Amino acid sequence: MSIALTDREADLMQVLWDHGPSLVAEVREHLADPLAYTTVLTVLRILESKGYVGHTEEGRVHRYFATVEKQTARKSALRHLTNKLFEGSSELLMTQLVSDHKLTDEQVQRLRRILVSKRGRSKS
Amino acid sequence: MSIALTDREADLMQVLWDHGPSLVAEVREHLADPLAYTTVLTVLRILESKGYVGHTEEGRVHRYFATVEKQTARKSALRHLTNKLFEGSSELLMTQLVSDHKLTDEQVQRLRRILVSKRGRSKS
DNA sequence: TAGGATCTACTAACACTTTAGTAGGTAGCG
DNA sequence: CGCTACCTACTAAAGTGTTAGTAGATCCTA
Repeated sequence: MSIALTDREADLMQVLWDHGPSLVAEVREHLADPLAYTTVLTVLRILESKGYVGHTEEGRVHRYFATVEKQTARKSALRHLTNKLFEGSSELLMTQLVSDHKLTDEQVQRLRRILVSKRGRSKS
Repeated sequence: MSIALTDREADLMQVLWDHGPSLVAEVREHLADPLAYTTVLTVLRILESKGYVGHTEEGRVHRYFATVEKQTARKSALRHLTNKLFEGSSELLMTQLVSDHKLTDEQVQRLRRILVSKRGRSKS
């Protein structure tokens, strides 16, 4: 499944992923940028119309929850970026990332461990 | 420097990066999607107004060229994605990528070699 | 030299994103 | 009971992205 989140939508999804099902006011409180209550509501409704969130009714309030997983959204975004700027090559993207970044020895070793564990599982 | 390319802008930049300074018609020919001549021109002018391309005049035609490097644009895009969906952690992004993807043994080994070469250069 | 081809400049339309206001309902408090 | 606070639904406006048409200049060719 392909998920495309705008910047602001991503902010809200992050809150739902991190804090679980939330009321509009709760989502709003956890946002870094100060947005009007109705703005948050509007974006949530857009996300719902796109099928990325749902809501349950509790009395007169709505509790919104993510219907797509963080992993899935991340994967989609990465695939999109890979196609747009990295010639569709994840390896190219990884290489760039590894080359660009100031990694601590510890981070390098963690990644190496992950890579080592991938060895021989080329088809999974 | 921060570079933000829209999807279509990225398509055009890719052509300029890959084929060097080009006329509008040339850019158009190298695009995967069939766009009207004027559409390509419009996007090039937008890119120019954003400072991502420039042009020289050759007689009555314009030859457009990228003024930002592919590397730089890639870095910017990665940083943006990292901030939006990966809690600002490149390592998290890399981990996801490595975990998600079906990598051949060869790819794994190439990445491992890059990582190995990073060892001990944690501050660069 | 007349007409088609081609080029840039300008204009425009439509969709999407982002933000927030207004209206109308409900709950609860004093 | 009446007022305030808060909630959803609807509306809207400004900005941006995407696409392309029209106008006007220029070049080439028959």
